[in-house]
Amino acid sequence: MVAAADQSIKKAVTLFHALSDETRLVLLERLKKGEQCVCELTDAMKTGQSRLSFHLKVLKDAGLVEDRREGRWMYYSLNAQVIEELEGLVESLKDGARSAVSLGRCC
Amino acid sequence: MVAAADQSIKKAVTLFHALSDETRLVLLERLKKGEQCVCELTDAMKTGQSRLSFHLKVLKDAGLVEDRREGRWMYYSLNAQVIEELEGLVESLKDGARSAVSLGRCC
DNA sequence: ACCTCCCATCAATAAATATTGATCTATTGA
DNA sequence: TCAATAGATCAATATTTATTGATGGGAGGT
Repeated sequence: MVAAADQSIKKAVTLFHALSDETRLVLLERLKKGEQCVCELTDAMKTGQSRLSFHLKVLKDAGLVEDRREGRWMYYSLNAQVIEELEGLVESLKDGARSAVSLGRCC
Repeated sequence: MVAAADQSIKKAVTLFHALSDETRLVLLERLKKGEQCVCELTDAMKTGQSRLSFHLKVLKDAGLVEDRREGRWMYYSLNAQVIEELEGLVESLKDGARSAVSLGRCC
């Protein structure tokens, strides 16, 4: 049995990892302008098709984007809900309710 | 000459990368309780000393934590300011001002 | 000065990720 | 059905990251 906190930390790792790459951040930046076809992205980013496909998959696996087929085209868009979750994660990094400072000797 | 946007994207990559590891997230979680000595962290996390030192360095290089020497001990603490920046970054991922949807044929 | 403790850094290795080109699948149009 | 197009996936390789154990350096204590 796996603790809930453990699950959530793994999800956080996945999300942050997806965001820790320049190509993927540029992709997200472009998707802010709205849903886009892979071919548009390929043109714009001037990079190999399989490379782009790989990075889109990383984003999709993390839940940051969603895809939709229309004829022969694939359209990708941001998943706003997951970005909300992300905000929550970052929020939780802050030193919340603050507890006792580590006074006294340690070791 | 490097564009400002380029600089900021690299900083984002560094931050997200620092966050994309379970050990490091656990460290940050512990530091939320306040400044702590490396030795306390080592005890608590039951892991090799050099491994912990490595991960603390990644966090420090990203600016997420700060260190302070006191006698033979090193104390680490969260850098709240960088966490604010991080919030800004996540915020900027959202589809903000919304612009035109990609209507029409692409390729 | 010498010893011990705390911790950073290094070097070697292991493990995980990314890139590239090739191949495979689904869809459309002829 | 056949050819063409969009894009995913695969296999091989290159590149990055992480882990481990060893070494080194600064602070105290004696």
